[in-house]
Amino acid sequence: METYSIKDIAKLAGVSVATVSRVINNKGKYSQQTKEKVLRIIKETNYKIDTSAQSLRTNITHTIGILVPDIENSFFANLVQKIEEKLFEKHYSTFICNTDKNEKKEKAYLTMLENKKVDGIIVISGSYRQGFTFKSSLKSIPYICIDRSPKNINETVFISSNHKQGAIDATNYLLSRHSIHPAIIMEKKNLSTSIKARLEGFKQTLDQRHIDSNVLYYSNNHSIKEFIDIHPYTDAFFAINDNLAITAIMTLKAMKIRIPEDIQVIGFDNIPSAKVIEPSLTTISQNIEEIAEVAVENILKRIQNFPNLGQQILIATHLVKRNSTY
Amino acid sequence: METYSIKDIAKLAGVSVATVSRVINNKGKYSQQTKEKVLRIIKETNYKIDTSAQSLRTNITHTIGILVPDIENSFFANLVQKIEEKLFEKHYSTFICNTDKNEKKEKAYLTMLENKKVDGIIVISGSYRQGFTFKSSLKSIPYICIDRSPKNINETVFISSNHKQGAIDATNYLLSRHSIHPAIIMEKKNLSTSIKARLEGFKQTLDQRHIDSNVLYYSNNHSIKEFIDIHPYTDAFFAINDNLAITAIMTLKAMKIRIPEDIQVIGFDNIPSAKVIEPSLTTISQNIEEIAEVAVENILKRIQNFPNLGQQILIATHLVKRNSTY
DNA sequence: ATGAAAGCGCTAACAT
DNA sequence: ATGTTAGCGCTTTCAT
Repeated sequence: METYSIKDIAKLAGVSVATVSRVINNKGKYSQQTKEKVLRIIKETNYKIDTSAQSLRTNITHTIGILVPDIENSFFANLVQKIEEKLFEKHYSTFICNTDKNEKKEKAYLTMLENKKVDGIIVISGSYRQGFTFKSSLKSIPYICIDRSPKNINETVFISSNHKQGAIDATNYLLSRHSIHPAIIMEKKNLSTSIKARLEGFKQTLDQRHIDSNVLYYSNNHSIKEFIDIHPYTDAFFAINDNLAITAIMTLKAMKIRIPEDIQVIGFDNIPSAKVIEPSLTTISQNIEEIAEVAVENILKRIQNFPNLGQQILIATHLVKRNSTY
Repeated sequence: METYSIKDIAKLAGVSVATVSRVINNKGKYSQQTKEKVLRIIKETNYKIDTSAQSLRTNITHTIGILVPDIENSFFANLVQKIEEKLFEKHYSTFICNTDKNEKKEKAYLTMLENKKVDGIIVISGSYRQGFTFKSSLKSIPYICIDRSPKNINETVFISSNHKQGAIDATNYLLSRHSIHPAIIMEKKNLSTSIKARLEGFKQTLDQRHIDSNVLYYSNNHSIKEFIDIHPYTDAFFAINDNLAITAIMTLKAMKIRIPEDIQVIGFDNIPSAKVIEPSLTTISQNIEEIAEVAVENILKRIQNFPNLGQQILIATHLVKRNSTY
């Protein structure tokens, strides 16, 4: 199969390349007749525009990069997928960059994104380095942040679930289900923007009610047993995410502790396994669809220089009641 | 921040653009001294090569497309992620194209991939249309197939788990665990290459032992109850994939049927939930790492016109024993 | 409404 | 070892 250039199309259609370009891009003036002729030839030849040439000329690639710290995480995976889907509908292609929480990889991806001249970047979470300096490298490429509070909000837009309110809802729910001594389970290392907000929501809720807030720093299953030995009155766990909730449930079951009778458990994220575990996991669900929608909308606004800088957009979560709580 | 072109670098380094290009691409001859000077300027200016221009000139994009039918499926998601990771290590970027089993989307993605002049395409599964004709559109772009038997093996490479052997292993395992009347669970619609191979492995194993092979076509949970009403002697299910296995386990438990005492269940794919469900699911695990490795290796060979056409590569599976079988 | 031509940033063939 | 230059396919300004 031969490969045609705009010159070939012009010749075959008996017009100039400028006219072909006008028709393709639906820009400038051309007669209906010319349009039909050109489009016919394009179809016949199966002509495909060369986006390298187009980008070289216009400096627009119609391509977006997504930086994601951990694509194995089902929340991130779903989010990225939804964003890609919505971007494709708007005729943008997407480079998905799984940084694996690895700074070196993140840098390599950023270089790649700059070389490929992506029109914009969506930065998702990532806490591995405090205040990672996008500024130096990304000054020229517009970007927005999801779940990562930017160093300088005035050069971007910040989008996130309302993690704090979600945690408040979770904690209040436990209390309304007669928990008197709830504890939170989290990992010591992972202190992303969103995790911090969840912790804050939990603590604040208990503070207001003058209840001690105990923190179980999970390292291995034994750390759960240990915690319960020290805090035997614990009657509920708010796990900072579903993976931790599931680990907790499995450990508690192995310890012959009944859920929810002895200890209730609530998670955060609503991952697929939450429905499958027994008892099924009560959890806080993030509105992935909405986050994706808002992210796409705002990165495109940034690209078009629409004045949306400095905005912080919080998306509501909702409680999914299942059987790990009363 | 200013943006520099190769011309600027040449001027700043006091050499010609050709020399800069040589240094950048580590091609041709240049003195150590020149190299150092050029690299220093590149670093100082934070110069980034313009891949649009490079691709326009060379017709090489260092970009690969992956066509995947359903990225929500955890097997596909992991596979795609591994492939992307390995490609990035080899300095290739990846466009992940989730076709959603939608022919129109697949076509749109293919057009995009051609416009963007990807160097190669990795086609994963997809059974939605028998013998989808890549030929017309992909004659020019090298591609390889994973889990989708190509119409013409002589223009590609076919890579897949050994699904048939996996199914044989699963079936034999059930029989070795004293199952006398195993049945297979599958969906009527989904007849991808790999699903067919699994079914074949199941049937062939039972045929050889002169055992009737019953097929439960799953449509909803009631179809499971119905099947058991009609085939009350069923003592084991081989589910064509883990999702179906998990659905079956949940339904059977709701029916107060004990697993594995009354009915054993074995799945295929080893998705994350398989560990979480109770009883945990015995399943056949695919070697995703290996498939990804082989896929990357072979698409790069195709791109370099290395003679690997017509090959069929089968990757071994392995049995993961858990508690849904004896 | 259409065409001619410059030029985006790069590579590679050719010259020195 | 280094420089000069044509040209990849496209868009866009300026003519007409």
